[in-house]
Amino acid sequence: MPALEHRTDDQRTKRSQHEAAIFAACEALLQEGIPYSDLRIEQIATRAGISRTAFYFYFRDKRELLLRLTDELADLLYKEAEGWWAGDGDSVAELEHALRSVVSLYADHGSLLRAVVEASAYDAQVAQFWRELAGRFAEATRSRIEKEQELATVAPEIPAAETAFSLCWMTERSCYQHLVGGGDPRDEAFLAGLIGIWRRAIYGRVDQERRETL
Amino acid sequence: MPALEHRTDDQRTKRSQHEAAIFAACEALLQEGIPYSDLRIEQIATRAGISRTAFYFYFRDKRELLLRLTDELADLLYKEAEGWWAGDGDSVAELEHALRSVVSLYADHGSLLRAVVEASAYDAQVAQFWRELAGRFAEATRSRIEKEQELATVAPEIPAAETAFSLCWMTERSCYQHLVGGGDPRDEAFLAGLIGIWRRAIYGRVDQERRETL
DNA sequence: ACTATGTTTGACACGGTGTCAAGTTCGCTA
DNA sequence: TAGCGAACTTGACACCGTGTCAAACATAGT
Repeated sequence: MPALEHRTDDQRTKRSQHEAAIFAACEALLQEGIPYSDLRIEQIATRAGISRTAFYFYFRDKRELLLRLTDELADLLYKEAEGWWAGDGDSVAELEHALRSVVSLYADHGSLLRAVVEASAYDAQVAQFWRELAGRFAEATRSRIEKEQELATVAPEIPAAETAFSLCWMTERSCYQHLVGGGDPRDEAFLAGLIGIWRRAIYGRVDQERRETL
Repeated sequence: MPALEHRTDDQRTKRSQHEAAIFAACEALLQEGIPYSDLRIEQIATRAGISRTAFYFYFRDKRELLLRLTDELADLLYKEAEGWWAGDGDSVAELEHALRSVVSLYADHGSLLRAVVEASAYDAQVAQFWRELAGRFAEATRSRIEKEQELATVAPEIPAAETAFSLCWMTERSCYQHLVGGGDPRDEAFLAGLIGIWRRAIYGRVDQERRETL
């Protein structure tokens, strides 16, 4: 009697092998510098060794491919940064380490992240996905700031949520622009700039205080 | 004898009137929340009261329309910010004023700037235009920082170019994200966050110095 | 041998773009 | 006032990429 599930293990692995081939093809094409928006389904399929029509057996469309390609990476990104947020040792050293991890991951997966950032500009679903990811970073940053404000290692007048928001988007955007501008994101000067801003924005004080509103 | 220039003043103004109508139509549609990438030439033309074909008499394509629509605004943006860079009075107050101007302009022309930012993600020409504009801001910021480092009002170990780069992109990205996230860019809390980061990043010092590399 | 599944090929409709030719309107000028 | 010429319209076209479909084929499992 034919069951609902006729697939053998072999077929299952074949399916995931093909998916993997599509993933690889897409990443390879992106790494070759082809902008995501210029990528044609046909190109991806051909590179993966299947027909264009077959592509649609595995993915609804280009967006789904990108999203699935990215969300493993998203976990990675997020986990890498937990050191600082969760830590309770030397704040500045932890912050620096967390930023290095994030930027390093950005460097390793630059072409993929570039694709997401670009797609998020005109695809509402990708935008939401990306904003949620950034939001998790901002939220974690906010709570870390607030925690340290209670410990009085961070000045109480700093608006935690807004500061976290802007710092996170700064990091995203700076990495992206530095990358597309041809720079290596592991560039120490670039990193030093970023780290310095985070450090002073959170732990810094301005000597000549002029306005209490800030 | 027919000269090369047969156009009367009337025709000239008619032409620019039509161009203006196209400009207005495009802005109106963007303001209604239609993403730039979803805008169809037909929509713009219809709204401007001309046929789709006629659109091409005035603009090569959508990109040219966007670019011309933006570069008046670009001048405005840039001029607004000169206060801080050129000034030599109270640095912090000038900085705050400059940021307020820029953010205010962003608020006034949010839908247009949103379109540029979005288009710059998948259109190389728009991207270049936008990066150049941001580059001018970063460059001006860098030279201001260096000037103040000579005057010893800014710490010498701060990397001027890199810091300026990240701060400028932070401002761009934060305004954009705050805007599309539904926030009013004139929101004081948001502004305070931004201004605070700039202020501490440039004029701030961290009490507990740990590493000279930063 | 038979069957279900995965895959290919080739075709199709759709939607938006940019271009073109032919025709219309209207103001200027001779 | 006849007619020229520019601006503009209508309608058609080729092009390209997308997503879907039907029919044929391959192949492994039973």
